[in-house]
Amino acid sequence: MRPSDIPEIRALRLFKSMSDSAFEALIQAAYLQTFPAQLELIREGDPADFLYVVTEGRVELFARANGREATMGMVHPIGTFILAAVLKDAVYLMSARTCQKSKVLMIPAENVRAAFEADDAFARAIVVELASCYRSVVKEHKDLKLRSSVERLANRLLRYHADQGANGTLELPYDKRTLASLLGMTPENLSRAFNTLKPYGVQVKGTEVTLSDIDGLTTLAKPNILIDDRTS
Amino acid sequence: MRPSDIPEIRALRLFKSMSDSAFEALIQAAYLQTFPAQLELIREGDPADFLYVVTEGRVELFARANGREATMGMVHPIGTFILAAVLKDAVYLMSARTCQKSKVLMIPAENVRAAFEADDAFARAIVVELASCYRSVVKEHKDLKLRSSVERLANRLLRYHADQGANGTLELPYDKRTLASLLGMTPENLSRAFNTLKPYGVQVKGTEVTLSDIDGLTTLAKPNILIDDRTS
DNA sequence: TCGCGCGATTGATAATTATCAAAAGGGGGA
DNA sequence: TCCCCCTTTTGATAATTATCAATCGCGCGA
Repeated sequence: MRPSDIPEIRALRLFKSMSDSAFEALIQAAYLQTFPAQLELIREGDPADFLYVVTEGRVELFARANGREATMGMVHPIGTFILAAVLKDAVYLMSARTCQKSKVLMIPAENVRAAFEADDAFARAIVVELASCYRSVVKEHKDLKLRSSVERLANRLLRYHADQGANGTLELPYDKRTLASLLGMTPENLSRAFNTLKPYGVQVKGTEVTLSDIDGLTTLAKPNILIDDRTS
Repeated sequence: MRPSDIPEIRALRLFKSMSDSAFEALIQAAYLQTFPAQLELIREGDPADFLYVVTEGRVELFARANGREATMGMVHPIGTFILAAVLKDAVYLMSARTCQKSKVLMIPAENVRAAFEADDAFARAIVVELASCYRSVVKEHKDLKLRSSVERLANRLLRYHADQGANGTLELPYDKRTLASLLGMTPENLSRAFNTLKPYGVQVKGTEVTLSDIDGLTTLAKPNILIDDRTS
């Protein structure tokens, strides 16, 4: 693996506080691989063989049932996924595929569990990480259960807007089909939801969005810190 | 607190492996209280002051936004709730209220965090617990995103049926209004969903349900181990 | 530069789910 | 035992969301 990647991984909340020796052992056992776009990295139902760390590119977590498919989340560099399955030595609940060409570090699950047993600091870091993941899913669940699709979109736009500097414009981080699935709606519905938001100053051109009436949009969206805030 | 409750709490996965001294310290700091039905124990947005353990009765976790309310989960004896917020020293994401007269052990959050720092076995037990909670919410999220309301009901009935001995009958564990909210629908819709399931051998009388065509119902429900199995 | 292909949009319609109102049914207390 | 209250159910209708089909439009490659 490229040595320059290591410090960034080491700096992750998950690995920051663990001992050098334990971290070394993890990295030594790991594989760094580059995958093309649209490659299925893991499939739900398979045993959790690896913990994944995305170092470049983008990975989509999704799930299938009946004939339907739903995007469950997106993983950006530098981020990990599928930690809970690895720790429980269980099967994956979600599938994952690359959205674009991506570089991924794969740490064998048994090494992760060994480090978890051996290194107390790592075990504690995992707790913090898992607690965060848990709260994120709870927020997504509330989003889905308590809001209409237009409200979900409005709040998502406000979130991206804030993330990107709150200067009145934002760029959609994913294509619209993926965004739709992430928001729990069809692409057609997303398109219509954008139209619904036009009177609230939302202009879309490709992946560029301009917000000319933040107050109006906010009134409609009624953002809620207990759903939309990603930091707590 | 009643001494006879202690062994059961001690036997919880969360507390089983921790040291006697750390467990003692937790219990000593804790309050055991009995609450009447329909009492709001915690409110989302409030700082997490206590970890809760339900020892008798039943507690509903729910969330509010806009004017809507959704049941997020039910906690039965002996079960804990709101662990992630306590560990992160964050605000609660969910509210909780008693469904019936309930006995609840309240462990001050700072004691939990102290035990987490001091006791490695406890820290590891927390990891397992959190990983399980996380996977449960992911499953609920998949349930909501990938299934229609009738499918959700059908699968829920099959689950209760299996839990209760799979003898062709089951008892709904909650009133229908609560069940509806748990399944992400209105009470009216739940009533109609039961009617939709009549041709599949589902007979409802109050909280008693008989299933006379398990195969047919299963064909409709298409249960999925990655959504419906509570043990993995 | 010119199509070609694919994602996105629009239109028409259907299915699902929610809302509002009213009636029915059942259990507990007087 | 009867009545009242509250949950549930039913009915009518509206809103939301999905589906299917067709068109649009933009970027890429020949």
